[in-house]
Amino acid sequence: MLKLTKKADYGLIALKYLAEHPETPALSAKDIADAYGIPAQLLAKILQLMTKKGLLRSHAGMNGGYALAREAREISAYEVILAIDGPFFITSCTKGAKSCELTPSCTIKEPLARVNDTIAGVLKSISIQDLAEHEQPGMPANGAAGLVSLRL
Amino acid sequence: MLKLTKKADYGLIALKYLAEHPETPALSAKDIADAYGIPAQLLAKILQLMTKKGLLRSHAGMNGGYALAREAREISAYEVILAIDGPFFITSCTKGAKSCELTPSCTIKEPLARVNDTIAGVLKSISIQDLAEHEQPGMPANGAAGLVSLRL
DNA sequence: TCAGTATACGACCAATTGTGTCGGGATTAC
DNA sequence: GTAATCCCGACACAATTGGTCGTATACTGA
Repeated sequence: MLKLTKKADYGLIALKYLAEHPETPALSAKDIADAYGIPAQLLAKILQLMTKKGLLRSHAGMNGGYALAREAREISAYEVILAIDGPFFITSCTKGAKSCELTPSCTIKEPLARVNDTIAGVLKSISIQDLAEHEQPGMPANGAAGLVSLRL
Repeated sequence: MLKLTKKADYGLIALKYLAEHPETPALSAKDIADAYGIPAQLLAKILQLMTKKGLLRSHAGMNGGYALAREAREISAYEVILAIDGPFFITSCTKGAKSCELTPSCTIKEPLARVNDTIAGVLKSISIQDLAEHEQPGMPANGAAGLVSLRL
């Protein structure tokens, strides 16, 4: 239904939280989980995943925890989602090996692949920094949020 | 994982097929299902759904079937997805009534709501006509597919 | 009017995926 | 050496999705 999983949400929240606390050398999974009421063990797995993908640096032992591997500005939402949920394709029938074998006529996926790229581009343009900054509730509630021009 | 459901895929495929056969007064669910190897009864339900939402016109009886309620150019992919999968929100915690009660600090969803709007805008800009037209495999495989400018 | 074709719709089951838990093991600081 | 912490695989539960079945209803044409 075209929505992020909770895991991806949690991952973004956690990174945002880390971005907001640059002074601390490391925050434990439990710290972050408690701050948001997220199941600690689940968040731990998510953080481990992001560590393995190079988005975080981890440190075991007392006073250990996680810290951003790069600057918040240098980590995109796309990378986070990719790390947690794996590569996404808007079409069910993805490209590559065994795609639409049963339906060789799935001609729909070619134009949608471009939509897919567009969405990926948008997500790539959003950094953790962006998430962390947008605290102010200002934003004059304009309906015209985000101007998009898609060239088919 | 940010992908369309098969139902939405089927719906788009069916509409595209109808758009490609404007001469026929109506095509039955079975006709379309057979053409693509889609489970007929499932497709029937999807077509019924789209009929109820006003995207299709149905006609029972012999030589009955479905036809586009509007011109292919006037039906957007967004409407189709909306009709089949319901309203989508990229964030798990949607706005409105009972959103992030447990985690009042889900500050992440506000910036992502804009991403959501952007994606919706892209989907709104794609019409069934667009899907039907892109048959030619030309498309010089340029990586720079779709230029997006997102204003946060 | 009657048979055949088709949509309409609700209930149901099967498969997949998402969410969360448990338990044991490996590192590190004090 | 002990407590805190990351690491990781396996598992259970819940939700969603995908698909089927049966039946009712509507329309056409002979």
